[in-house]
Amino acid sequence: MRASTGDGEQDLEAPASPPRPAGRRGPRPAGQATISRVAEAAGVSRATVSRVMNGSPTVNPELAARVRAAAEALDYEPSAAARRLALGRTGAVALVVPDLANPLFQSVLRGLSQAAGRAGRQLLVVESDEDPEEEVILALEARRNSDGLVLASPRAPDERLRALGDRLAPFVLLYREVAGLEAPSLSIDNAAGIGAVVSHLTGHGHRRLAYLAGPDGSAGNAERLAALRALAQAVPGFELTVLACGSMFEHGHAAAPRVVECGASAVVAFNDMVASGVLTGLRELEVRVPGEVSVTGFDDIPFARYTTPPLTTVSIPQSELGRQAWERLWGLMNGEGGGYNVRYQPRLLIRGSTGPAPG
Amino acid sequence: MRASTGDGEQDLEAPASPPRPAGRRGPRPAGQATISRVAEAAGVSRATVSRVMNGSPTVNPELAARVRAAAEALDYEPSAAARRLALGRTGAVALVVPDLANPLFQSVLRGLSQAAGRAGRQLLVVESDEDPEEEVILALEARRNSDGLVLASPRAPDERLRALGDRLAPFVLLYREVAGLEAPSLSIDNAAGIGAVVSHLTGHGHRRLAYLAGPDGSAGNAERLAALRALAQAVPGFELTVLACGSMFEHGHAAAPRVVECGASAVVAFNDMVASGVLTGLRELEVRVPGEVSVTGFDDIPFARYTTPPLTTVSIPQSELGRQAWERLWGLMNGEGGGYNVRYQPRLLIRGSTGPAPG
DNA sequence: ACGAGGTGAGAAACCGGTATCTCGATGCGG
DNA sequence: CCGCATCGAGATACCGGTTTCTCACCTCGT
Repeated sequence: MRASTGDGEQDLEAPASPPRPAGRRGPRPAGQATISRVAEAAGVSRATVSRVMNGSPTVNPELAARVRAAAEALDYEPSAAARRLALGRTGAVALVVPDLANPLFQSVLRGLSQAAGRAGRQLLVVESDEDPEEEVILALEARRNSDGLVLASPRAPDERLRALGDRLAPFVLLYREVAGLEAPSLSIDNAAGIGAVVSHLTGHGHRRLAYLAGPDGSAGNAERLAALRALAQAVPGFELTVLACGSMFEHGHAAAPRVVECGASAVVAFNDMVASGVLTGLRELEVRVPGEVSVTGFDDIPFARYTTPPLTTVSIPQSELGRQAWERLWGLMNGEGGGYNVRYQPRLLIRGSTGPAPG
Repeated sequence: MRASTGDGEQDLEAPASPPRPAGRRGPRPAGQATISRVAEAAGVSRATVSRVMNGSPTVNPELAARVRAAAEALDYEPSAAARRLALGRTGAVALVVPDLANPLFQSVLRGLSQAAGRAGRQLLVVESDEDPEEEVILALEARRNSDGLVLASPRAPDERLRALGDRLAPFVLLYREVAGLEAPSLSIDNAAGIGAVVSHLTGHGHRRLAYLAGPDGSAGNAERLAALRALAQAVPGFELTVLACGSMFEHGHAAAPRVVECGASAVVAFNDMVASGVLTGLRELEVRVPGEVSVTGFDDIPFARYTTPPLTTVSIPQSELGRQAWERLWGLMNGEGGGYNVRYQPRLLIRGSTGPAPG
């Protein structure tokens, strides 16, 4: 079934076929036109075709027209692979995220995808869910297939990132900041977010808080937890219970019994999914929110507005992060400095899931 | 600041530098080792290095070891670009979706990403949100940068897809079926899903249904609507009101007043996001669900389980679709036939948002 | 021992563009 | 009217691999 090489079996008039060209493979996609064919058809050199295709101004308009016509006729598309090789760049950027299921990364993905698309760049997406160690390996590999990287790597250790920093460059780091790394980072001021949540809750008379902790090793979780602990120290009468939980709906849902058991009047959840899960769990236990227990989330995913009751949460500019990540990366790729790190200041959105402490 | 070309300014012993090599550019990533350098270091030919790197068995083990050592020492990584060109394949597959914000596509993305990752393939993600016309253009472009395509293109006209079918191949079509296209498709039996919903509702005594329609031109919406209309014809006493709506939370939320106004006792929403939005909207209007109005969704996104009340919805195997899409595409790329189209039969999940018709 | 058959590795021809170099044809100043 | 700078386009040397072709060297058979 395989098509034969094409030439007749015997070269009838070839001069005994001396060396004869060697390599003859490369399943080119069904006789796609190459630059040589176009050059031949237009009666010019390959160089000229290249110049025309790249809009070089030093070509005779008449010639250019002829070339374009030929290209059109053969519906020629320059081979991306060949350009990559010759130019030394891939035309793509890569996004590495730990978990595509997380709405947080989805909106970054979205913002980035659109920005990259507008700039005519491909977007490579890599999920590093498995192994914290894997994160860095995958990032390196992704980097090799792209011109730049947007890296959301919550679990890779700081030193690891510092060590590989220049092999990953240019890249921008998302949702975390690593000291001594020259790559710019875009992150969230988690402490400020937690601060706003806590003062909102204490203002309503809550004293006993439960924190539904995110995944171990998540940088974001670590910061939020640390902020909470610091506040627990600083504020007299503030009592904090930390409950291991996770980052998904189910985790929050499953944690509901432990929440009521620990007797807290307010629950600070690692993120909105957990918060939403615990909301449902509490409802099933017939605990009234916010009557008996207040609940807060983090991130303000699109869904947060539609829980029952609507979730009080910390809003962070997710798609802005995607867009900014692109801007930064683009700058870096064009040799501009990365600029300063930025920490976005989150905003507390007070909705229906929080209220005065009971009693 | 740019590093000098490297050679001493004057070639002291070069023979007056005759022609001198021409092309000298290509910002190779900071002196990355090339196959030539490795060959030189190991004292073998480039061909041999290539053979070793690709695990050809016809190499003297001792030589192979020497090559591997040299490669290790220079930490050599074969250039992806060069391989792409020589091999004629990109090593990547592309996913084209209309809307990355839709959880439906997110889980496909996820399944595909993981499958592709395991196979050592890159995944290109393209969002075609803008223009229905754009969908096809973007798909073509994505295809040029990959070896295969997974295409979720709800709005592109059938003929357009048929016309471009072979320029897109190999590809698999998602969530829709196009007659006369040789690409395999993985889709959902929308009519069956709607059938299940309707018989569930009519079984509970509902007679007046409202359909919150999805985006115009969406193939999925068209099928669901058609199924609904057919049933309205077939079942005596069945009254159907079609309300233009959309596909997002906000759309459903905004539609709530129109729902109560039209007097239906049950709402069939285009998808879970719309359903969830209308749930919230109805709550705000103090309409009890399912006491006064029943609501159903479609898709069973992760969130559906956590609405209040939990959403009765049509469950479709989203990540299975991602995985299957990969399997099919992989098969196609290896020259196997695409196999048959498959229509997944959805399952109705009865949760809390539906109940007996009032009165 | 000598020719046939095998093997392993180097040489070289690609893959399909891009960019430098070179050279013939103009344009222009002196 | 001639020489020099300019300009446009062809020739060609890459980019960094892969693979076919070729050939030297070994082994084996008789």
